[in-house]
Amino acid sequence: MCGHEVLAAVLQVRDDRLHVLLWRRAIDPDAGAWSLPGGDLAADEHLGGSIRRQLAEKVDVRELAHLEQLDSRGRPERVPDRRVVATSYLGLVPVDADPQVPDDTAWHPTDALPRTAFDHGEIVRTAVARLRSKLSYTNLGFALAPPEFTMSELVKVYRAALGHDVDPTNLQRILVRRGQIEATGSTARHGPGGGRPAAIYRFTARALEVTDPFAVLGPPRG
Amino acid sequence: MCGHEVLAAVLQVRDDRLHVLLWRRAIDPDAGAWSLPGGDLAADEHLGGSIRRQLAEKVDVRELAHLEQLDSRGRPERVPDRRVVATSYLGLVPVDADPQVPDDTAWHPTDALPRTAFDHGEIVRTAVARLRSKLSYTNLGFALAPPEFTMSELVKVYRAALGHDVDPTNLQRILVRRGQIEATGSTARHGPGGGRPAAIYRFTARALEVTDPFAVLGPPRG
DNA sequence: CGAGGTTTTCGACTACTGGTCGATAACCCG
DNA sequence: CGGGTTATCGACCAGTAGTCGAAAACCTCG
Repeated sequence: MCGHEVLAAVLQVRDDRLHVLLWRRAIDPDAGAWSLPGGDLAADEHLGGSIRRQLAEKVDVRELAHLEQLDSRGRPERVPDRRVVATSYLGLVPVDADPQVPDDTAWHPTDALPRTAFDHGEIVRTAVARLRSKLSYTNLGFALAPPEFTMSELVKVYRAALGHDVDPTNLQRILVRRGQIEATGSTARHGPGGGRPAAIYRFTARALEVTDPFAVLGPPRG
Repeated sequence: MCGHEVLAAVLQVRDDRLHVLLWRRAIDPDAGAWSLPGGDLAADEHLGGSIRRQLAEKVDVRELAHLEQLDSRGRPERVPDRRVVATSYLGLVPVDADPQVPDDTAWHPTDALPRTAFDHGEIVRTAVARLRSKLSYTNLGFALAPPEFTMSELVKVYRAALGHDVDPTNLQRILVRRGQIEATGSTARHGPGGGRPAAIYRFTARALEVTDPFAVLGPPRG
């Protein structure tokens, strides 16, 4: 009667919009609906290892810049005809990667999801909310941005991920002050028409770092 | 081969220190070690319902002011002789409650845990970290404080929960400005020795509210 | 009843961070 | 070299938090 599955919402900015990787179910229940990649936990696996294994069938795992656990859902009726608890993950792929994906999978804009199987749509919304909040107080942008970028490129990534306008001046100042990004020293060339060449930046770290876990109600600094 | 259990780290400020409710294991494996209350998920339960049912055997659930999911752990070797995935919860009990607990359970200071069973110590540390960070950007204090309180009483609760000094002036200003607490209008009387009577406050809400999910990188306010 | 002690509360000051916007820099092309 | 374009910088403002001393409101004792 008991079962455990792992699912991942893998997000990537494509064409200036935030997308999620979905997989078209071929069999019932809910055949034809789009669902998250994942599957049953094997006997000797831990949760993180399992989701990596299952994702490897859909995406080159080396493209995954970040992976973290979201939550677990266990409503008995969340999947018909079967009792299964699901632990969901958030995965992030940088904007410059273009992973090979199987024929039955496709990227869908997160703001216009198709009909999804079971509670998978809810999981995608949870993933997007987690990403948006963490972009504000961590360096998680490294997992969406290419290795090197100009500020206007980065702004486009943040705009797509956050779903609202972002001011380049502000973004640059905030990320530099926090030490999240640094200038490489080189500049980018332009297409025809010109304009001042943009400075090229990179993220200083490629693993999650939290920005001073809330100065609010902080301990005395002295 | 598969199993699923739910566990809860129930926290309360007692005697100006943050405590967790632990239960002494009578049987192997790990007999004699202290472990978190919880147990196996039943066939027709969802996760939140299950942890409430299991907690009801240890604490009056009406004393629980807050309950939220922490994370899930599935390392195959986390419990010997048995493959079981655990979903952990954070529970909070207000400082003024004094729940009846069974003989085999006791409150332990979180900064001096006894030998704990399996990975339960790790779960407690995760719970404390979650509480501390949420105290800064949510109104979660409502779940630790009594229904009505003076600022000095509230400061003692925050000090114990956060593990560092808290300035009363600052705390009052921040919580009032955020609309988390309000003055009731009455004042508290003192013991011998006098002093100005303290204003009595209450929390304005008794459910979790997030303080403006990060103005940082926020959308244009105009 | 007033002086001194105690606790709480208020106000002023500072520092830092983020949002906004105009000015300037650096490039292209004709 | 002048005009168009894009990027960057600097200045200004607002909101929030940390700190600290002064004032308020009470008690008790002489």
